[in-house]
Parts: sequence; structure tokens; C-alpha cells
Amino acid sequence: MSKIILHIDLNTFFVRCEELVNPLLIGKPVIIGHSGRGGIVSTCSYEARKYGVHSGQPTFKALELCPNAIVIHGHYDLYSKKSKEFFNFVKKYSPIIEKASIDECYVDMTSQLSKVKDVVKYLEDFQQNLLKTVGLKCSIGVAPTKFLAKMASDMKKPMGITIIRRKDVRKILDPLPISSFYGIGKKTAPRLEAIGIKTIGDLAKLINSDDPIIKQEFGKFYYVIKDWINGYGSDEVDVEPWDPKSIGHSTTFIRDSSDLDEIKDYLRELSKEVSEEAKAKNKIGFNVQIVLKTNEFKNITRSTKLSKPTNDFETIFNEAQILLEKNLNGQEIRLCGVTLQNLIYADDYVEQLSIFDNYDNEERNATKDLIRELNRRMKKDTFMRASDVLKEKHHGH
DNA sequence: TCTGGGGTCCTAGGACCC
DNA sequence: TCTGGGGTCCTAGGACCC
Repeated sequence: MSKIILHIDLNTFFVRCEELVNPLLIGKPVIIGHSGRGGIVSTCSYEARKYGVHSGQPTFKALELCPNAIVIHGHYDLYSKKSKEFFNFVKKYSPIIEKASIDECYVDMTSQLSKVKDVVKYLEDFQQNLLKTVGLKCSIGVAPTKFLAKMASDMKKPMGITIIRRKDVRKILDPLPISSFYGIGKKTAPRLEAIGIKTIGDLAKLINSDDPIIKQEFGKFYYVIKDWINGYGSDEVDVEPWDPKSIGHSTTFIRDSSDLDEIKDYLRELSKEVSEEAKAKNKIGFNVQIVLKTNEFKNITRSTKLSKPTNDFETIFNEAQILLEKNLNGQEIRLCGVTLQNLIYADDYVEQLSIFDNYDNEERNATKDLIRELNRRMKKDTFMRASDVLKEKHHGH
């Protein structure tokens, strides 16, 4: 039996948080984003969208389109607090909830909704209740898989409810532009369009005829997409709390720089932030990575694997510095970043000690030699047996 | 005043070991 | 001397998402 999966997406979440603090913003064109160098629109109110403002747009451009817009720099503590309230609200309906980002989640509501006669009415009550108690608006997608639920929640905004049943998959998905497919972004979409795939329906036709060109295009993702597009694929809502695998910070300079000391100063501050955040989260990482973005928008990433995981500021900064010195060749750089990768909980590290760490060097080498010798013998053994088999076979005939 | 900052996952090539 | 084929680990780059 198929499950009933919800994807709940908060409408203009950051803007809504600001409106709750300052109701005078309601009904006005509001932009959340940076206004400094290279500042872009993070998100904006529907009033601003009417003027052609959209997320990702440079803020100065947005202000050209909509000079009256009110630009607000993000208050991320506020958003994070409201986000928690949202997830706690949803948990009252179902404990099977997966946070997909700060403002969206998947919920398995199979047991709750299979008994409900009027699902739309039930979800309308949910929306009104969320608005009344937490102050947030949401769109909801309902479907048998996570992918379809995600596609569905995107179809009506704000405060929309969209249900996609498996039998209606072709009818609902096929007319949509290929770029609206979750997982097909601004690189893949134009490539597909160039070979005549403009809609999800076009893609479905080729995928279901096992077109080799499409198979090649998607690689490992091909079979996932084939399921998704036909209404199958994952319906497993992962309740594991989000556990970061990396912690990083980056910043765009006031002006481009190729000066080693200047960039080092940035790396020092960023390393400090990374170290503090990792410590706060009780995480240590095995790798330190730096990223340099050139004035031509080329990213250069370099990383080092540490002999043991850390969240120590000095260690992180030192590695970052070495990487910078080795890789800064006079290019003009506009952004730099530091990331601590392959994180584990600091408390878990003891258990992950290598068996060799309890030995001194001599013992260690002896053990390694022994292992090598055993491997050699095993290989020889296998080889001998194989030749015996061949011999036997020969004699048998 | 062209293009942020936070992430995840996948791929591909080279090193290294057996 | 010639030169295999697995496998794993590491690094760099890139696509994608919010």
C-alpha cells in the first residue's frame, strides 16, 4: 500500500518572520538580503516579486526594478527560533518528520490521513492552525513519494494544497517545464532543452523508452529519476536529526585582493568562526579545506587531511594558511572560505582509534609486516589451490 | 555595484597496495 | 622484464538545493 507523504514548505519564510516582529511590513515589497558588495536577494515578499524581484538577483538590480523595496539584512537567530516552533507544531500531527531545510519538511501522515474523509479540509485546518499559533503560512504537497510531494508543494503558493495521486502523475507532471524538476538545475536543464526536452513529459517519454543518450546524461541518477518520474522512488521519511558533515564559513572581500597577508587575515577570522562553531556543536573534523574564488568566478579548492581530527583554532588556521601559501599565485581573489570536513562527534573519536595506536613504532611495523606476510601466504594459498583444481581437471579427462 | 553563504552528494583521476 | 587487475583512499571540481 502506498504511503501518504506530505511536503510542507513555508511561504516567504524569512519575510514572514520579519512581518511578525514588525507588522508594518505586511503588504509592502520587502527584500531579505545583503546590500553590500555582491549582495544578492535571499528571498522577498510577493509584493516585491510583482516587480520582477527574485532570489539570487543582485540587490542593486532588485532596487532598480523596485526602488521602494525595504531591504532587511537577515536575522538568522529569529528565523532559527521560528523554524523550531514550526517543526514542533508539525510534530503534534505526526512524529515521522524529516527536516529538509530551515523552512521545509517531509512528514509521513499515512496512519493519520488514511482514516480522514476530507483530506483537503484536514490540511486547511492544519494551515489555519499553523498561522494562528505560530504565525507562519505554508504550502503543502501530498503524494505517495517524497519527490512527488516536493513537486506538489511548489505548485500552489501561498497557502496551497496540492495532491498528486500515482495515477495522475503523467497528467500533472508532463506539462511542467524541465527546469522545474527537482534535481535538474541550471546546467542540466539547458542541455536537455538543446536536445528537444522542454517538459517533464518529453523526458518521461525518452526515459521510458530507455533512450541510451538520457541514460548517459544522468549516470547513477538515471534509475532514481526513472522511478521519480513514474511516481515511484523513496517514501522513507528520515527522522534522524540533521547532523552536519562539514562546517564552513566564507566571505566576499570589500575589494578583490591578491595580497597574501590580507587574505590570511580573512582566513584567521573565518578559522576562528569555524572552530567556535565546531566546538559549540562538539564536532571535530579530519580535513581542512580552503576555497578561493577568483575575480573570474573560478573556484579553487584545496584541502589537507589531518593526522587526527580537530576543532582547534590554531590547527585549522595553520593548515588554511599553508594551503593559501601553496596556492595563491598572484590571482585576484574576491572570496575566501574555510571548511572543516568529515566531522564526527568529539566523544566518538576514542572508539575510532586505529588498532596500531596502542603500539609503539617497532611493534607497529612488526604487526604490519605480519599482516603483509599473512596476505602473501593467503594469496599463494589461493593460487596453489587454483592450480590444483586445474591439474585435477586435467587428470580427470 | 553582476553573480552570497550555507550545505550535500557525485565523479574522476592518481597514489598505493596486493 | 613486462606491465594485470582489484580494491581503497585521497583530492579537486562541479552540480544542485535553500
